[in-house]
Amino acid sequence: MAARKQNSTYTRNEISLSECDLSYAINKIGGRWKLQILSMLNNKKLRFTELKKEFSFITERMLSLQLRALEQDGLVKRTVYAEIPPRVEYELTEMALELWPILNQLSSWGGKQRKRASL
Amino acid sequence: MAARKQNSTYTRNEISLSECDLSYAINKIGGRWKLQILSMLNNKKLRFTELKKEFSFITERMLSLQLRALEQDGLVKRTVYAEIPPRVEYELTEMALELWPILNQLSSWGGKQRKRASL
DNA sequence: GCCATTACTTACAATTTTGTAGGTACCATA
DNA sequence: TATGGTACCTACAAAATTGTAAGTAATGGC
Repeated sequence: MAARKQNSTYTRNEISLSECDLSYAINKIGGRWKLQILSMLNNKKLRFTELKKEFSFITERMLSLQLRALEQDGLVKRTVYAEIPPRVEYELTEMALELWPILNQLSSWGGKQRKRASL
Repeated sequence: MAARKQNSTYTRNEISLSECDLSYAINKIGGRWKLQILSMLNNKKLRFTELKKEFSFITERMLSLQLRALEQDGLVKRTVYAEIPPRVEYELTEMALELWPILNQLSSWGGKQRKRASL
């Protein structure tokens, strides 16, 4: 999130994120791996290393960045246990749980279209 | 969509798009300006220039690219009239119309979270 | 012939996103 | 003293996305 040229369309896009509830929502879940991470955390807490194992194809850096973004967006809760070696657990928030019924609908829409497309 | 290194995580991401209905759906609507364009086309046909006027902040190039993507994804129908100067009209497809109820829910989820966030 | 209009496309440059490789801190155990 | 485990972070590089400016084709009107 570095400084950015004023009035670039990147900035304009951010403005629309702050003005449009829909863009705002899509932005929260539209990241590269966010949905997969959210899916993985559905129903269970997981530690960083456990997530890393599940997503062997995501780099640590990206996993970390995406988790941080999800945390900032209030979709994931991060709990740090003051132990050595460290232990950190990730779990979904209320907000993320409320999202699931909608995502399920979106998913079945996607499935329907996917079938159509493959004909 | 140029050639790409095999087995990069970009490729992996594309694989997940082809395997997960939800990612597939989000991918179709998650582009930079796609939702705004879809919103604008809700209830009416519009010509390229009309869209351009509405989105004075999107460059012609991006508008063109996004429309093309939406067309390929089957969300927008493009009709060309063989006239001079040319006339091209864009409108939503059935598939896009089916999406609206879901997007409305997502939108109100977004609105709710946005309020929470601003407290 | 020259200009205007429409709906684009193209080459090139800037910006953002993602990947790679290495490093950090802490303490327990060998 | 050296090694291992956890949960990261950092600098630098590659790749993808977006922006900028200019150009194209066809034809009607001046």
